[in-house]
Amino acid sequence: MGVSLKDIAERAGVSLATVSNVVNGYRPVGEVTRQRVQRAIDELGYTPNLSARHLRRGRTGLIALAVPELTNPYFAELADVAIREAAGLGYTLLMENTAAERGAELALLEGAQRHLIDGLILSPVAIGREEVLARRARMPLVLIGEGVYDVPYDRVAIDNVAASRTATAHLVALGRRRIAFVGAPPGGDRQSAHLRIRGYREALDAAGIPFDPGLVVPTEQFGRADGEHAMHHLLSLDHPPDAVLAYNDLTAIGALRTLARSGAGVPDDVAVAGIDDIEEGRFSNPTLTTVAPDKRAIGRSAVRRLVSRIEGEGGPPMHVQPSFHLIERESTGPAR
Amino acid sequence: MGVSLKDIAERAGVSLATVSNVVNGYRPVGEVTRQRVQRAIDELGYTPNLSARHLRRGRTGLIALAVPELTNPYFAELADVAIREAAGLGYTLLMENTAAERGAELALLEGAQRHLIDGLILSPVAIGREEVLARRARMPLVLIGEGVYDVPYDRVAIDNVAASRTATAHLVALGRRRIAFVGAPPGGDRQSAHLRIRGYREALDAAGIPFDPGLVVPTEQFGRADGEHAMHHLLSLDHPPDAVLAYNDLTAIGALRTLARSGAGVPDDVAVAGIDDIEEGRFSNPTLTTVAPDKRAIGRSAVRRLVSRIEGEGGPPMHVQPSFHLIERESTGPAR
DNA sequence: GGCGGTGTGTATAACGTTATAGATCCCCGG
DNA sequence: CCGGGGATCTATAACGTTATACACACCGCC
Repeated sequence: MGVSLKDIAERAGVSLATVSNVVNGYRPVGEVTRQRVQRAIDELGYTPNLSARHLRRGRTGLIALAVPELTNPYFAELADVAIREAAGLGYTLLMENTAAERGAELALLEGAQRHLIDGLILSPVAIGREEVLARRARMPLVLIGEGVYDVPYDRVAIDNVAASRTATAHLVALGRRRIAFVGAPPGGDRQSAHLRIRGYREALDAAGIPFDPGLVVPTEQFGRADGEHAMHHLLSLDHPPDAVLAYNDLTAIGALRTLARSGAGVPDDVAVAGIDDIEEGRFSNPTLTTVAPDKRAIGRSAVRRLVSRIEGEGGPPMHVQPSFHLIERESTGPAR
Repeated sequence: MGVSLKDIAERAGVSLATVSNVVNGYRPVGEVTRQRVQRAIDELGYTPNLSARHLRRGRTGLIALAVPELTNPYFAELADVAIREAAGLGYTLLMENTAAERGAELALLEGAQRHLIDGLILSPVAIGREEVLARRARMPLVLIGEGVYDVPYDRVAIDNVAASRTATAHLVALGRRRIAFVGAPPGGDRQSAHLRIRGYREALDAAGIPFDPGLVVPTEQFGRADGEHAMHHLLSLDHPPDAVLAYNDLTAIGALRTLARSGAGVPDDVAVAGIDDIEEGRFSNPTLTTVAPDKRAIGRSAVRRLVSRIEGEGGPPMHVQPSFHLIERESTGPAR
């Protein structure tokens, strides 16, 4: 098989322990031996066997990032950041797909991969506060997003209420009065959807616009097709909206699609805004106004918090709240 | 730490070896002992330590899928399929980002992760046939896409020439005569771009349309922004094209963006087609005509080929060629 | 009654690494 | 000249698993 420590030790004429010390500097090694060992390593092309190292150390060097959908560009972009950050800290990041299923989220929470990973970053959407509080596994856990709040774990999430309020206020400032919200959860889960609806209502209240429950459209999921169907429904109303805030960019893009097909003008007839700032929205027709969370900060903070905990950091749970900012594009832009 | 085989053995009053045999059925175990052991396992909640197992077996149960961009929806969709397939076969799939960099591709090829993974699925774009032929690592390797051909490794790829020919022929059938190709490689690498250009030329030849090199636009990368810029260039020509075939859906979507901003009608003034069938193209405005490779087949075959090789399958390298089909949408649809 | 076979269980040596507890040498102060 | 340290280096016991070799019983069969 591969080259092992023993081969290096024999070649360099030193003990196993010395080679190990050269490799990971646990204890100092004399300059001459260090060089001899290093040369042997280079010549034989040695790389440590990770399974053995992990068995011995009790750690694997792997962390997982579990998201509800791999094909959602938001998570793909987040994963991209997280993978790089993890690599920089000497860890390898594993993508895990929960498919927004309760069972999958619970299983991960309780250590389904316990012997494979040292820690878990989870974006919970199907489980709630109680399930997380009832967790028995001890593996470090970092939560991202506002799916679950007020639990004793590190958490990284933007202020969804504020983000949504900002987007809604922008629509209000454009003079819109019948503002719909697309992407309410059907059952009652998806905490983040509730928060975004709250921000939406706060902005309406602040502007003195009465809340119309008929303008809040539940969706099964939060993809493009869901936005498409929801928009269809809104256009069929007696008094269709003059603006739409979508749960995320994907549903917003679905809504844009329906509007285009129906011949409605965007933003003239209906203004549309999303949340997430996925690249797709910079190239859609029309381009999509959105609230951009600081994805770099989210991905990096989540990985850093997790690695800190894995490496023994104690202390109370921390809540990191990255910033966000509104990006105005054509979908709410001045009428052309 | 966790519960180990030894704990189970003590609890059930049997030897280590017997517990191991119950767990992974290497040798038969009597019915009564089996049940006693099983009960101990359930009660203590034992799960095998993977590091130890892998150290002993010489395998990790991990495979990697290395792609040039994680945020390209085509690869995200492919990864989604591959992860599921791998899980079904008892493997865990690790995503690796080469960023289309030669160094990263070479490093993986030569076993950068050799102790972490049992095999590699690589989508090569920056390296060529020579580099792959010169490979010295022995870890099983499966190539996807037509970046590299005629090498002694299993390969899974659609027929890019035929796919491109089909798309071009469709544009020809619509009566278009000045058909541009967006997304030629600048330097000369990206073998698959060359193949797609070849298919494009074949279709032109078959229709008796002279090839105009001025209509083939090189791009730095193959993202939305590249398509956007290339289209900008094409519109500035004295005789702009009446149709565009893009290297992939992303560049096509970038082209659509420029066309929309410039006020050109799609498909009336310019018809647009891509290759990949990413979901985004089903919701763009207008929706995007594309060639859809059988992504399920690609992802599944690649994982299966790799796992077969890991598990000792011999024999000559195989070339799997999944099917594709044209999907006509608005971007080439009949004039409205 | 001895012999091979089969069905079950056990003991134990690896796999490659790291951390602990020595071992060895040399230098220095008393 | 001896005791005491650094400074290096070594020997070795784990980590938890699996595969090999072995032990033992029991069976049927010439």
